[in-house]
Amino acid sequence: MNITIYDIAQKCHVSIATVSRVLNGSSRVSEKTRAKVLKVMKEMGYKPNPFARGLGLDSMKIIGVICTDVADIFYAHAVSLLEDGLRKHHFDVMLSNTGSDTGHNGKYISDMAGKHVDAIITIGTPFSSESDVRLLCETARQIPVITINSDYHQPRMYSVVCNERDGMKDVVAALANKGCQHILYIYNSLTYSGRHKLDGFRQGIKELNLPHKAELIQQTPRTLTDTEALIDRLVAGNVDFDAIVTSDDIFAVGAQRAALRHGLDIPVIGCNNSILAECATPTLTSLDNKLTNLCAAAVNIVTELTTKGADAVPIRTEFNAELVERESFTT
Amino acid sequence: MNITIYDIAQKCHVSIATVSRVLNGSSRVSEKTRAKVLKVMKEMGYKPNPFARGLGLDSMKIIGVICTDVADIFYAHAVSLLEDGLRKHHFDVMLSNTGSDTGHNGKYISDMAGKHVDAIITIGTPFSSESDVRLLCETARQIPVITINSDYHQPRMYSVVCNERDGMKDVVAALANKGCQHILYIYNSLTYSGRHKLDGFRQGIKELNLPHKAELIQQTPRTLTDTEALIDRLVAGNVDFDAIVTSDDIFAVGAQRAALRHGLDIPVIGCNNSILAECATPTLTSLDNKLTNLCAAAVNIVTELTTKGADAVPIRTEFNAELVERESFTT
DNA sequence: TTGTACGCGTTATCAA
DNA sequence: TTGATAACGCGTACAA
Repeated sequence: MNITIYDIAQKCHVSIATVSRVLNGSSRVSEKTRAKVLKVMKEMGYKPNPFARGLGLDSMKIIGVICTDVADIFYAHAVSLLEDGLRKHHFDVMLSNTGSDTGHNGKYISDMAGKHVDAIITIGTPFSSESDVRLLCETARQIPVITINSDYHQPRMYSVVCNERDGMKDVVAALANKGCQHILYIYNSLTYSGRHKLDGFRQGIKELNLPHKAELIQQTPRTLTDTEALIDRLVAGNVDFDAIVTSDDIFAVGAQRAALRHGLDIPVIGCNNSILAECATPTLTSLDNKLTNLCAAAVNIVTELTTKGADAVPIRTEFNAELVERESFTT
Repeated sequence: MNITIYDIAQKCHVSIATVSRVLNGSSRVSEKTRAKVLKVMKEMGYKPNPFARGLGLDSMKIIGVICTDVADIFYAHAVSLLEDGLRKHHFDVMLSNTGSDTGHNGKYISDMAGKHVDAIITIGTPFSSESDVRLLCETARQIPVITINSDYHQPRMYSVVCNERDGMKDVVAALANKGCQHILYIYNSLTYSGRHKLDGFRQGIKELNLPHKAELIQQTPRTLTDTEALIDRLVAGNVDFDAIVTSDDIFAVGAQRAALRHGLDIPVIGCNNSILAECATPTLTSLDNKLTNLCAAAVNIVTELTTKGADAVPIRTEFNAELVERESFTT
């Protein structure tokens, strides 16, 4: 079996309480015994048992992170940023991949809650069905829930978002400013982020009095080939467009490639400013949703909740999006 | 506070032992009391405390997964596959991002071990310094360590690898078969995988009696711009090459783009068969290292270790690589 | 400054 | 088939 504080105490001729005290640094222990205990700990290779500690404190310094798919480059980046930030504050990360928002992802929430994580951070929109959302809100009553790019307006839920709606409006304005009239918008799903981007696009079109035809707003599966096929169909159907905006870089890659194949050398703008935008030829201009800021804010909330308390923490944190210009479009 | 088995026991007029028994299903309990206990559990919304359980069993069904960077598309994919597979077997995943192989990553190992994870899975080469490797091997004596694309040949360490060496030899052969003589190889670091690919490349060159010049093997930082700059320098320096092979798709993207800029329409082959290969124009042929198989095997090892026992589990599992052909090269 | 004793929620080992 | 009780390792009042 493992070394326990009892072993240390025995070897040091002190009580377990004393050992526990030097372990937690807090209470007052004579410098002499502290040194001795620390020395013996190191010698014996003592490691505190996290279960026992957790049992008393009801905390194991683990944060649950939930997203639909870490294999997706965007979520992967977010998880990476969160992990780095949390680790700096001595939190571990338990990862949960829901697969996709099936409407029956509640089990992931209760699993996490059952494991007694110290907080839950969701990225994107892993939960949208009524039952899932309800469960999430109930869970929030017991442990803090931080949502990145979602907002449920519930007690003990902390929302961190990027204002992609206004960002998208600016994109439309920038394109219009260059003379584009018929902007094609390609998206995949109506997540929180997806809805706001689409709203922003529509609003931009409206405010600038650009022609808005239904055929200029298209939905597509999340693959390159589907997106290319979509462009092929539109061209074949004589749908006119002089610019393309997409809700994710991946669609922009496919759309741009297909457009160029048809001789359409038009502005293309993606979203998320991922490595994919840099891999495309020409490189893609992309609307950056400031993931670094979002994740840093989420980490901040976690730490401040434990140090300061629930009231000292903002329930909503919002950042502006930023257009990162590359070859596919410059203002 | 939460509901405990004491509460359930009291309400059912039975002892906690009985409650514990129905909880674990194992021991014999009369159907009548079992039903009653289960009913009350549901009524009161009882959730077993994982810490207390962990304290007794010294296990919380958590697997530690360690890699250098989840933000990297390859590791992200691996983590995703592992998470999915492990969750199906009711394991949770604790993620640890070392950042890069600094030679001082031992703390991540002891952290994991200290958290009493049930096993550790490493992806790639997060540990290579002597001290880190020693620590990893020592840790393996206490908890199983499964290494994906690494091999330390130590007791209680289970290695799952892809034979990229032979895969790379085949790549060279395929290029030579098409008449390529001066193949440029671009890599980043000498991880386990990196070493084997480079070895395979060298061996392929040698066995086919192709000219091997030092300047045809180049190292580069892991960025697109650096890789493009590398090609620019080589071209400016009149280094002749008629094909490019790279240790990762990201380098292939940059190299191909730069080469095309210089009018060099030559075969380009990447590694890992990631989405990046599909985003490039032309799309990139890539050596797939069968990550899906590797991760499935790792998950298998974890589950079989607990069910069957250490001796029933293979200490080394090897898969073949596979060349996935796209526009940048076809055999 | 230090030590004693109890609680945390479960599992497991005895008896009954 | 059940029940009482001892671990499991740590934190912490309370006492000394």
